Amino acid sequence: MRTPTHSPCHCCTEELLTPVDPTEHRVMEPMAVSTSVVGPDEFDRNMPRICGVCGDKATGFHFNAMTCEGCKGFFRRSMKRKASFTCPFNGSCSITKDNRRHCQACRLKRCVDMGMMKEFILTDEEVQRKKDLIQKRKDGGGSAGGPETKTE
Amino acid sequence: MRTPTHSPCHCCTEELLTPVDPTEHRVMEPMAVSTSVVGPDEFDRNMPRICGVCGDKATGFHFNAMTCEGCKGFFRRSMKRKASFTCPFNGSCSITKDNRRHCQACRLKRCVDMGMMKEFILTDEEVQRKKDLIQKRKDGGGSAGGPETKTE
DNA sequence: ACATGTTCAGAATGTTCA
DNA sequence: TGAACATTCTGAACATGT
Ligand SMILES: [Zn+2]
Ligand SMILES: [Zn+2]
Ligand SMILES: [Zn+2]
Ligand SMILES: [Zn+2]
Repeated sequence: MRTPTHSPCHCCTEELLTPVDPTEHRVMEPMAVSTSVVGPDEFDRNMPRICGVCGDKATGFHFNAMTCEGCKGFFRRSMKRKASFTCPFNGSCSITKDNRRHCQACRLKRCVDMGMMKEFILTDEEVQRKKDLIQKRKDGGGSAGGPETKTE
Repeated sequence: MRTPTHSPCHCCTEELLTPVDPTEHRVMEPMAVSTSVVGPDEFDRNMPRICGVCGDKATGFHFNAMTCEGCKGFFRRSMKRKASFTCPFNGSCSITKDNRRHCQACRLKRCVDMGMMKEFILTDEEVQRKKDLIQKRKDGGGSAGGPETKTE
């Protein structure tokens, strides 16, 4: 067992990804599935479609964690504007589908703890560049010829 | 520019590569697979079917390196559109089957380091020429007079 | 059998708007 | 805020010539 000294990527975490805070986050236990040794791959495959942050129904991996659409959007918005929240309570709110909107501070912390990484959010530059490419492709999109994706 | 620092996810830790010259890409020793009858010829057959880029199951040599289908496609697509990626971390992500989609920059770098060569990718012209040949072979195969029907 | 290319459903970004 | 949507990227499966 390793000591999670950092936010674990779902990919790097072998057996972990169990919530960093084993307190009472009954989230996604590796499910001690069977007696057979379950490799990291098996783990992914068996990843329950449950948001690791709030417990809502997850729609897939978002920024490296299995989350719902709500937490996905919340994480992107918060990180992009470098939001800094303060917990109105004692900083240890347990996040659920119903109360997730009540404490942004703990929700965001939970996002990070579950392994969501802000580095996977496209920067404004990257987004802009993509839009430019789309535009260029639509304008000069003369089909065959020179599919030059040159953006230099 | 992004912030150079990042959450120390171990995906991003430095890792020594195993540079491979295009001429001697078969250096990956299968480590004396078994003590049984393993002749020098058996070497090829027992070539570890492991992607040199991400460690996934390899399907053979692709553009000069033993890789998986994923890295094969990734390399072709990236090179064909002359993609230019930027690592959101420090540029030394270690690529694995599970995290390979997370950093295109380091994945592509690794492809090149492992010896994949863009020169082996057929150009659009070459591909077109091949298709033409196939067509011609189909059309002119039997009796002439067949209309240029583009069946696909 | 091997290594090219092609296909296309699904994954994972961002965006919209009630 | 988040469900629905638009777009690109990914890779397993497949087709083809050598
Ligand atoms: Zn959630
Ligand atoms: Zn709180
Ligand atoms: Zn690979
Ligand atoms: Zn990287």
